[in-house]
Amino acid sequence: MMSIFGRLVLMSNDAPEASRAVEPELSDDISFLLARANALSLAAGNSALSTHGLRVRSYSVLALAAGRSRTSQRELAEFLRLDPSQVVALVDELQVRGLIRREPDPADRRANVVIATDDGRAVLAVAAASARSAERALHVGLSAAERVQLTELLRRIAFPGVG
Amino acid sequence: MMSIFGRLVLMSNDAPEASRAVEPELSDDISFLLARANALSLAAGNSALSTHGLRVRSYSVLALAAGRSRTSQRELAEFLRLDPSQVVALVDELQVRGLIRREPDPADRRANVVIATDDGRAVLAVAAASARSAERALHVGLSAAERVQLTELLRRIAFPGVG
DNA sequence: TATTGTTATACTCTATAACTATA
DNA sequence: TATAGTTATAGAGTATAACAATA
Repeated sequence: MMSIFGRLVLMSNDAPEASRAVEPELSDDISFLLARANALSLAAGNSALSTHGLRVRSYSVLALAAGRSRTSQRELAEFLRLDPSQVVALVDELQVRGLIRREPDPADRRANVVIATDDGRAVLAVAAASARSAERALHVGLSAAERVQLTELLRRIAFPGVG
Repeated sequence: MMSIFGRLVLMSNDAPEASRAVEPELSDDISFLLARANALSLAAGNSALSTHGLRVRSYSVLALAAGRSRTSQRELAEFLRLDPSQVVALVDELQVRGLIRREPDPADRRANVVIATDDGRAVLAVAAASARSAERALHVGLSAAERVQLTELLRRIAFPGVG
């Protein structure tokens, strides 16, 4: 019997219309493909980053803290689509390890700006190399042009209203 | 001060190379964009499906059970990237509600083929409409051609080695 | 010996509500 | 009155290991 994976190929492009109209096909869903691609990406990313004592989420916080935007915890939460309370725990952990520090925002004493330390930047630099090579493995089947294309399309879904 | 979101636009395409080389930029990461896009997609999907007493994962199982592939629990797990033990719980739940049934595979008595009941197909039909409209809202900014393009690119990441 | 489904368990992630200090 | 950060808690998702039935 043909497996469910085998059917993927048939359905992708040139299957006769009649065979697609019978029932909703999951494998045509952008949402489903997004979920599966993300699951693979997350697993590969966590695996690659574990060497450096990081996971995808802590790596993301560290990377943003190393940026030039003087990002507050609130902005971090919004950008990473995390609840502010989750950011507290992530920032705590990275701060204990001396990779980032909280700096009160002079303009708004409620807010903490999160900034990478020199140690943090050093860890980030090597971790980023691992992360990139894991990412490369993920879309090794895509050409450079296709990667750019995918990045742009994803950005418009991930950040609607920007650009 | 420019927010981290504001910087997104600048970095997307034509930022001078010098400003990108300073540190790794999260917003250029396919992995990060995948995670954020998926988070939005998952939230929208779960919200849309909750009306029908489903979530994205149970909907996925139901949709595959309604397909013509006579899919085993093992195949379900592989396709949805879930552990077989998680599939047990999802199938249990849908079976209790009478939406699917387990049918022993005559060819391999270890395996259960999961099949949607008529009730299950009816629920799926209306739930699918909700799911599709939630998905549409997600990529409303994309043209039809871009949606096809994105689907194809995602498929190659989500199912490496197929096609 | 290996695989399918199952049970059990622990850990991570997600979602909510409430509190404090500032605005 | 609203917002930034924090604490606490519960529910959903993820990862592993072990076991019975069958291959």
